[in-house]
Amino acid sequence: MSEETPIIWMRPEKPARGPAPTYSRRQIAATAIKIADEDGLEALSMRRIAAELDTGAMTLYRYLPTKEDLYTVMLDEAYGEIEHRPPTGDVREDLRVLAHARRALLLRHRWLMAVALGRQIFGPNMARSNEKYLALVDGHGLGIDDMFAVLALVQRWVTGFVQDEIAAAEGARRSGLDLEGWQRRTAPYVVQLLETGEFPYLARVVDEAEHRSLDVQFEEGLAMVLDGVEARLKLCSPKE
Amino acid sequence: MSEETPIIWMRPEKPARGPAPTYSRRQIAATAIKIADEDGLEALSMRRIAAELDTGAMTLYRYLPTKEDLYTVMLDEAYGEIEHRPPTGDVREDLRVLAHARRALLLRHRWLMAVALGRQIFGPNMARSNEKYLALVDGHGLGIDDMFAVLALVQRWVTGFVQDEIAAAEGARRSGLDLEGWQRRTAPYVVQLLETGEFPYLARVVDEAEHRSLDVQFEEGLAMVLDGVEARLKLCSPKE
DNA sequence: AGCTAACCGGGTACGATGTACGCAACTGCT
DNA sequence: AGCAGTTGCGTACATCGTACCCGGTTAGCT
Repeated sequence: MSEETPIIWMRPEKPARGPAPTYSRRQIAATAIKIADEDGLEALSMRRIAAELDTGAMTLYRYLPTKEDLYTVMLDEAYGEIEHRPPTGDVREDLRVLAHARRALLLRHRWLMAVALGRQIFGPNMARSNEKYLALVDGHGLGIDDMFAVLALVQRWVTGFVQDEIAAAEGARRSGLDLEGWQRRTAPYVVQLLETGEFPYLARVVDEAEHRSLDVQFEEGLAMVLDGVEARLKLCSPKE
Repeated sequence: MSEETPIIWMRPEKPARGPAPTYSRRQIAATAIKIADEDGLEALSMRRIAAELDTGAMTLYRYLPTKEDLYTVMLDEAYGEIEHRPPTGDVREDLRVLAHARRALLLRHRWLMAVALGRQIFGPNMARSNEKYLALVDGHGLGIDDMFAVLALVQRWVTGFVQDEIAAAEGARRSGLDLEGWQRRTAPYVVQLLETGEFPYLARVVDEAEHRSLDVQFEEGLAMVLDGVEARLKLCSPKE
């Protein structure tokens, strides 16, 4: 009943009484991020972090009561890396830059989307980012709800794009294969599908696809998204 | 070297020689889906599935060599639930219906997005779905790459929307709290943020937000997405 | 008909994980 | 000076995926 632990961000970093802490939440988060970046999310264990910091696993629990809290601080720490530019007045261009920054972040920390999923992130860094994001779409006649909707549209599309972008590579990595070996494993199945003749579009993909670079695909998809955004903006400011 | 196991879909269901199998991949997948639907992804273990089927855990490995393969068949089985309508010619409406069907699927199986992330799904059901999806956007002058881009735009946005839609509820469920208890835990932190005065937009959210229903938000966001799609379609078919 | 290879169900066991609990050492407050 | 609150951290436990093994079943070959 009375045992409800407060959210991680409300726990004081410095103790009132005892010896000074040797580590810090941010330091632990940074170590965890390094491990996840280098060896993948499945390599991230409390013991591994502790080993990296040359201490015992249970030490970490003085800073983060559960692994769930570790994820929380990792997320916020990573989101803190996004650099923000002040709004230029050109919403379309500002959102385009934001989209590219987000894609770079998600590619730099490939574990990020998996950890972010199903969690709502509202640490200090994320809260600060939110302010900067909203500033980009403010002043164009949109209410706060629509401002959110517009930003969410862009962010969600970027997230989805990067998910697809890294899905194959991640599948290969998880199974311990290189990309070539992984494709060698899946190719026969695709052939088998094609031979049934029931997948005409799949066949078209195989021999019509232009294999545009991911950068090009990103830019083109983003253009579509921003067209949707601009359509919405024009609805709210018919002037000029 | 020679030990590369083929992809799960290429393994024959019926054995050539031995006794007839008691279970089947689809049956195991269905059981797993039931568990994940009811008790969440973290309750899904091989032992739990086996118990549900009244057998030993190791029996499952005759059907699915790893848990990774379990995820694969679960995904495909779930995607098989999507019902498809033939294209009506009204792309916008067809995509709207598709978006609603996808949202319903993701809400019915809240584990689906977590499992789908970082895996590319190409089981038989998904391959069939793909054909139906592509048919919806075919015949409007788009090349196969652009057809994919348009579909991906819609699907990604829906996925992102539902992720946000269930994030709070999932956070509460994982921590074993009800939604009210969970909000009681987070509220003080939001208050603390507001008191710093550094989050003017957050303040606006708190006292200006209209609290539109999720259904309304979905429809409005989707409208924006489809505006982007229509802009692209018009580029390719200037006639009519 | 009998043999054998291939396959089944499933028990035991192992290494890894998150973390509850406890204990000695240290430090600020009274 | 002494106590209360804190630190780092070792031990221990339940749970997980799954490697390995075994005895029974069956299809095809001789």
